[in-house]
Amino acid sequence: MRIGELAQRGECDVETVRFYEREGLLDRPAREANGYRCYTDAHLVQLKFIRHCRSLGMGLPDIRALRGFQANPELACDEINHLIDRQIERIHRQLDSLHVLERQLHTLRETCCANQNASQCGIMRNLTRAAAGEDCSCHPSDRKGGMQKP
Amino acid sequence: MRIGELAQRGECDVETVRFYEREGLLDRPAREANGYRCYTDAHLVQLKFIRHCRSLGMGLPDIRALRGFQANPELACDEINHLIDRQIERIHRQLDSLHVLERQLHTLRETCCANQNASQCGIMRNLTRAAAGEDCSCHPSDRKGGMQKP
DNA sequence: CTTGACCCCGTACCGACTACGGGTTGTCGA
DNA sequence: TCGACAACCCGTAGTCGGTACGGGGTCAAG
Repeated sequence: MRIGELAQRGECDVETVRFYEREGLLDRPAREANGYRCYTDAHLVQLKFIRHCRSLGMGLPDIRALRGFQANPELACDEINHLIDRQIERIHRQLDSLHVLERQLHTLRETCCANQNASQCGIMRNLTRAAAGEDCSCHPSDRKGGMQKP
Repeated sequence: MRIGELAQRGECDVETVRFYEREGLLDRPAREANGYRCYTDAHLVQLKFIRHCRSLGMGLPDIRALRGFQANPELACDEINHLIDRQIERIHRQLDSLHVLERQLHTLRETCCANQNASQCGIMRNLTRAAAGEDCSCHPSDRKGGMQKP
């Protein structure tokens, strides 16, 4: 099949397929006489593997590593476990900081009751206060007693 | 003050300060005779404002917009509210997809009990199955009755 | 007079694509 | 058979928010 069909069946963009080829994630296909790329079902499986890993949030280096394990199935799989563990940790850290962010933004949002002008807007006032080193609703100063002068 | 002190007090990198200046987020400072940037306390407030907004996950275009409201405090603040609402939505979407991801990765992780070789590793087998179009533990096919042929 | 800290500028790099521009080939209807 | 248009080729640049590098200037202390 040609690149357009592969991309469609792999649910990604043609440009993305070429990108994976450049990155060495997808095997180089044979070419037709006119230079068009000519893919097999094996290429489609490779592409789906990459896309599946991407949908799990893995980066391209990790996917490259996994492809290495596919090529050498006799290797111990500890590294695979570590890889997934690291990924889970990353996601956890992101979740934690997004939860904090969500709370901060909600708090900030509630300080404005709309239909005012910008100078009276609670959101703007909070952001400006924070910049001046004073307390803001979104980052209440509960850390080590604050930084105020003696 | 010079750029080093500003960066330190604004809790960011010297390069970042120069970057904000290039991006037009931070007003251009006066220069000393030797060409060194010479900042005032007002610059520090600007920088802290930017960093505070960044810590809330806002992008530079949004921060630019907010600076516009600081410059024109008589404008209605609806746009500010929208801006924060959009930010909250973004965070929500990210949280949702990260929650899904977390569950998928945990499920996947539990399919390997370690100390095997890669060909027997449940994680690897799942990923490979998924690429072949079969069911995997991390993406069980429960969506709208599946896509199987009639 | 040299060392080291600080500053200047411009440019390239990160990740994972996405978009663009300019050219060739294939396919279809008129 | 012609012309339109889709699909393909390639290489390069842009996205975002910085970070890092290279090569050089300035200044105070030892």
